[in-house]
Amino acid sequence: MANPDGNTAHAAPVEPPEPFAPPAARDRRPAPTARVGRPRDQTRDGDILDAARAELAEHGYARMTMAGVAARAGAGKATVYRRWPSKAELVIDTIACTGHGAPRLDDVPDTGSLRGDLAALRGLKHKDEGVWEALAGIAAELQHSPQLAAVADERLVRPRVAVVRGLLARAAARGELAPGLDLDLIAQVPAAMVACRLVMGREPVDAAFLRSLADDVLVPLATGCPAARERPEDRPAR
Amino acid sequence: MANPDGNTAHAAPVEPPEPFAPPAARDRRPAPTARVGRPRDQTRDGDILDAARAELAEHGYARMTMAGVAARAGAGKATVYRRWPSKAELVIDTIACTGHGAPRLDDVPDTGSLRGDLAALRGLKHKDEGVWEALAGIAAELQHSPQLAAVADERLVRPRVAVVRGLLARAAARGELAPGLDLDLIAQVPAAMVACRLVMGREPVDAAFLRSLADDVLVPLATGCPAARERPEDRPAR
Amino acid sequence: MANPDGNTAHAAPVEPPEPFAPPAARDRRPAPTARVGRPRDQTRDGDILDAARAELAEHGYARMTMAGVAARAGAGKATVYRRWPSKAELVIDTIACTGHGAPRLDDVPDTGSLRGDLAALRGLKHKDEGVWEALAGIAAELQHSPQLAAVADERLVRPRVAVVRGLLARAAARGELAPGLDLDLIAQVPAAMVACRLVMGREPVDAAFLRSLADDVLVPLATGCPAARERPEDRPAR
Amino acid sequence: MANPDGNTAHAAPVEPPEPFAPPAARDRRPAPTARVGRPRDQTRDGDILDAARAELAEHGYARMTMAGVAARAGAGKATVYRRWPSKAELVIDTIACTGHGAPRLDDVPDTGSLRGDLAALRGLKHKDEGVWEALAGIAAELQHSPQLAAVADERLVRPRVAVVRGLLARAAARGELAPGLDLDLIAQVPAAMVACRLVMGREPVDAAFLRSLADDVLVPLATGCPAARERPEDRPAR
DNA sequence: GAATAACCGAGACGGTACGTCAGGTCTTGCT
DNA sequence: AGCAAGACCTGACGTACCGTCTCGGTTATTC
Repeated sequence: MANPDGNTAHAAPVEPPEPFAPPAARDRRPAPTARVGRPRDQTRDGDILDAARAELAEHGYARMTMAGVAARAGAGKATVYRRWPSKAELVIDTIACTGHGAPRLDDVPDTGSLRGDLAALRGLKHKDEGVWEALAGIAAELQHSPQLAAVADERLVRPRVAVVRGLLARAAARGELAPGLDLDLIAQVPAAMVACRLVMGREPVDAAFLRSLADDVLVPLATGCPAARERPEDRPAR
Repeated sequence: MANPDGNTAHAAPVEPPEPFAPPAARDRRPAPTARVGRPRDQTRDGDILDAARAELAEHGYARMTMAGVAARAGAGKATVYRRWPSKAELVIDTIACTGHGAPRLDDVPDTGSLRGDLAALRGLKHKDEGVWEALAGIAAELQHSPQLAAVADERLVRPRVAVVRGLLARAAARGELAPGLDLDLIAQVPAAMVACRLVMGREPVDAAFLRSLADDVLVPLATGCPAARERPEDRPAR
Repeated sequence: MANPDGNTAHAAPVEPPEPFAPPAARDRRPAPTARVGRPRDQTRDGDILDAARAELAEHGYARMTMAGVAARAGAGKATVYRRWPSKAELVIDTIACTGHGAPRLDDVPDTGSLRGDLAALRGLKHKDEGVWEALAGIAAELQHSPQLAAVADERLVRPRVAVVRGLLARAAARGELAPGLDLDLIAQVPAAMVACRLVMGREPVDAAFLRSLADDVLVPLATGCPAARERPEDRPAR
Repeated sequence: MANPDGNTAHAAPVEPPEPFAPPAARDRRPAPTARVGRPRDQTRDGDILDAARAELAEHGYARMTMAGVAARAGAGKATVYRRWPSKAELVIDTIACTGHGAPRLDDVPDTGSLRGDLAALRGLKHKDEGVWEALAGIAAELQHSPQLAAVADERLVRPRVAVVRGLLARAAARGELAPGLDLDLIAQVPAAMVACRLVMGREPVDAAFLRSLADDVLVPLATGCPAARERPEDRPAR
């Protein structure tokens, strides 16, 4: 998947040694060996990603075209393909570099409770718009390309799951959690729920849903008892 | 989205209010107007949908071709396009008519416990092959077609969620469940987890995963305590 | 090429035993055997031919469609194909039946000289418009279908050549002709010249051309000396 | 009709005033504007035209397919359509570039008599294979495309007529010809006869026919007396 | 007069070519 | 050697037409 030369944009997709590593901004190694010839114009990467983001938002994955991205970026198609080997991977990186990437565990203050931590996470306002939509766009490709699936998992899914996993680890350290839980599995639940709802597009993924996801699913699941509600009135009437 | 004439294959796809409605065989109104000329060969619809389903499962949405569907159905492309105006709409109906294999609540014996019921559900061997793969294939289109999303939700997702929801209702009647849970939300968890794992294609959706999903996620979440294990050794060592 | 039943429109393409037979109006034998069942509606033939003629004039051979002919005739495609086995053959008969067919030798008065007879022939105003254009339309098919070529030759070319051949025979009887000529070959010259000019469409086939064809080609060729000009001024200045 | 850009393949196909102009190699103007980007691969033009010529001769216009042409040329359909906007226009240029085989007047030795010159012309073995077949193939299109007709006339018909016209001029200089003949018209006779016979496909265009055309039509017509036969026995018995 | 058989208009059917368009690669001339 | 431009091949798309087949209904001949 990576370019033959090591100069690719996501040559080492992130590979966090520790599971809670930051989402790893795309590394721009200035080239392992001093290459001859004209060096790459690093500014083109950003231009292309910006163009890709715009085209993606405007047309969606299926109707976005590489020629359109290149034209909007004022680049040639070869310049795009020199950096990303396929449309799917360009989209992955486009999304991975959206906003400031997935939230980092360090950014979530320790509120003293899992429920509080999750609320703090929700407050981070990481710009996830488009992440799951893009994943939906390339979903069909994932079936047939394990490499692409690996990259998508690495850059889109894993960082977001990892944050939740980290909060669960914090809670475990606090002794909040019920014993014998499969925290790795549990940590995947919120991402899966959000992704499915976004892909189906039938119900909004709004603050109420996210809170419900935390308070009605994750906290009860992890702690073994329904989340203590500070304000009973924020419990949605059903 | 539907066929131009009112003879659409999924004339009323979205409105079954009761969640356990049958998969709704495609209604074949005997023609609203007395048509002249050679009538449509109704058997071609089924042949084409079968072919489309097979091609979809085999190649995914992007790589499935209309010519391939027509050839597999022994039909001409015109016969396909006479019924569905585009590839996306053919897939809509293909999805809409898939799901006969969705398990029905009545098929799940009441074992006396949620955990047992879930195990029984897993044993039903419902014909889910290709359902989630098909969903992945059209995921990109869901963004731009509310109709497609509605049909996919109705035919693929909702019936499967509904069965779990029914088992949760049974458990609630037994008094197994912790109070104050959002059962509608909880019931979505397994489908979301399965769908995501299938789409990513990185880890298998095997019996062990499904059991873990039931015993390590759904039962603890619903009952407030980890599932009692009959055989401790089937608890995966972690 | 003919229909299996003898009821076809051009079942016995004409087969003039004597070479100067009339162009043979399409024979409508009332059926060799007394057939049971509903007889063909003979009026449909004329309607279809009229429609075909109109469509041919309007769109040309390539863009004329059988469905369009049938629709204009108020007939079904099957009714057309029951009478003519292909588009090409329908066009052949359409042309063969245009106007009152090719001129007949009997219609050309004996003026006492070949030159005069040819002038009389030109004055007959047979409606040949479209004959050679139609032949051009099916020219490509002729390459690959000897049967079609036979029909076209029989119904379109031969009758017109035969008239000239008849006039040459008259002239021979008068003793006008030079000895030792291949009259069958010579009789083909005018048709070939007209056909080529019409097909190429670059120069008009007008009265001047036809007169020049007779006076500057056929008469000199057949009689061995340039045609005596009654009016020298009608000799085109070149 | 020409390519949208001025880089057309037959930019000036019609204007050679002198009738014996060379077949006019397709002019390749080095591009009117300094184009950026990858330049057209000029070798593809020739490959495609060769393939088109072969397909045209093999299948005729109607059965020749653009996909077949592209495949035979080892090109993509887009490459063909980038150069010619339609099948008809590709055939126009194919015809325009065919005719290298047309004999030139200079190639016909002066034998001292019209009859001898015509025999020498027949012996030239010019590469006419496919020329008249191609003309037949596109005959239907000629009706609707003056450009196509112009090109076909210019490239296929006119050069061949011109050679005969040149031989007639030689004969006139020798004093062989009867006075007052329309040589331009007479020169068209052989081409018309050959074309018609080839299109009808009913009788072969063989050496005997060509000789008969010269000796029984053209020579008597031009000289006013039947061709003197060296060997009386080669006069066909009739 | 009823049965029969072929007709009729309408249009769906399988097939095939058309002309368009996108993805991903390669080739120019320039920097 | 990178870069912008764009030509290249591949292959799917959706449309149109041909010639065949099938429907429900009609109409003359035959028993």
